[in-house]
Amino acid sequence: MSVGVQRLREETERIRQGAIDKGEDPAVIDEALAADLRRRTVLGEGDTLRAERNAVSKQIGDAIRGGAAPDGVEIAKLRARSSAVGTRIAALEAEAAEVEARLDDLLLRIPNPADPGIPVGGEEASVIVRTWGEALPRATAHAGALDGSGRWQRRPHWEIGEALGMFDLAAGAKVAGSGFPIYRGQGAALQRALIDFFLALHTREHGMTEIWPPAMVNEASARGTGQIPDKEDQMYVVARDGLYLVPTAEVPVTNIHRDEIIESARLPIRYVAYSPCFRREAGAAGRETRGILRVHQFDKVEMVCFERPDESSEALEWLTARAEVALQRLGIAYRVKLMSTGDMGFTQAKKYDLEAWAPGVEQWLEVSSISNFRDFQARRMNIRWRPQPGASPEILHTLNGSGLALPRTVAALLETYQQPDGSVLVPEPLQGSLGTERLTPV
RNA sequence: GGAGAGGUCGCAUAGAGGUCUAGUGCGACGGUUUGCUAAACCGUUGAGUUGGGUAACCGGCUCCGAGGGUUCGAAUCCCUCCCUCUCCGCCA
Repeated sequence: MSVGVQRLREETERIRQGAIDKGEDPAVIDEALAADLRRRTVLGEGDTLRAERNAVSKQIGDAIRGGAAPDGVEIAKLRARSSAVGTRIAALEAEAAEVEARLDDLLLRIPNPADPGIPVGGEEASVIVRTWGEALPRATAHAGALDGSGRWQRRPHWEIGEALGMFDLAAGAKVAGSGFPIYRGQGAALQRALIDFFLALHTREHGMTEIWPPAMVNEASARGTGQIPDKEDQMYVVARDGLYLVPTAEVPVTNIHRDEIIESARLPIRYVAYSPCFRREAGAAGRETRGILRVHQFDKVEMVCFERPDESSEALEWLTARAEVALQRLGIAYRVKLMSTGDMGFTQAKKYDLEAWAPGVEQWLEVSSISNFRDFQARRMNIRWRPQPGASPEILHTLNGSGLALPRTVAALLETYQQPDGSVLVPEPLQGSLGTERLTPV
């Protein structure tokens, strides 16, 4: 992920302000500009010398073909000259490599500026742009309450899951480790039903192409989406084979088109992919990690879009609405949060979070994050499109969004649909694959 | 995992140290001819980077899977790695 060096030259002040708004140090911008200047100087000198060497080598070839003795005096003089130029070329190439590496490193540390109009500030500056559904209270009046109080207290999802025999966290810890949940019985079936529902929704109704990606990627792919070097500690590594377990389907799916030029007629390309997601979550143990809300392995259906630059803003709204449809069909109340400059992260230009209401714990749980990267990610992966047949290729825009992540959706679903008698009603879209309208304690 | 073959301009193929500024065919695009279609003929045909110019445009350099090496000069020779195909072994 990086801003382009050309854009850095042309829009220096906007990029500088963007870095400041995101709370990053703008000093790297001036360093990068200096490195770029040096780089161009060195490249220019090197090119001139290479042109000279090419000319001399050509003279040698012409002379030999013209009958000159290959080991004669004339040829020897030309060889000596070319050789001397070669030495200077080697020195310039070494410097060019050094300065380009430095420039690349600096560019990587310049954040993607947020779109105009994004609220500036930290977490507190993010704004709720809309809410859908009724955020149920934890306690409601209920004549048949089990404790005879006349009030019914909704339970947190881990209690519901335990009563229904859906999770077996202890067994998961034994088999793999803490944070690797085992889903059992109705819990396992619910996972499968949700994955199928999301995929069917996004393919059949939203026209996306389904992808079933690898669960591991090579280093180039991990670099392409910026997991390396930005989030290297977040990934599980299979060092022996040089592979990384995917932290999200975004990584394998976006890399599908790495180093490609896509004809305009093929755009937009919109994929939806299920994958397991593996995250080390180093240092996250403790707060808010109870149950299945933050785990090392979870399941997610991810949407990935490749768009024409002039259509990506609209695509972000569309993509957000597609994720919202999933929650609406499940009847889960949620709110949409527009992330502020300081809240959205290094790589995004604009980002919405979808937060589902979980009445048992009385929390809004982040179940989806939908982002427009504009050309930031695509430049790193060298994904281009051709605006007109025969025209020069340009970097396209990428977006992605969860549609949705399972664990927190399950939590919100269980807490929303729990009944005073301990059972859980099944939302209509899942009834078919679960084969029941109600989950009952086991 | 073992043995062999191979990776060249969208596709197919030539290329074996200087004549490769990578040829040819197909495709695509433009044009001529044409009642329509087809065909024929002519022409064009990649990417990156950098310099000049307001610009259309013009020039330099780099790129023949990737990275090193030999050489005045590498698609071509040498080394390492990656990928694809065939056969064998193993296996859900």
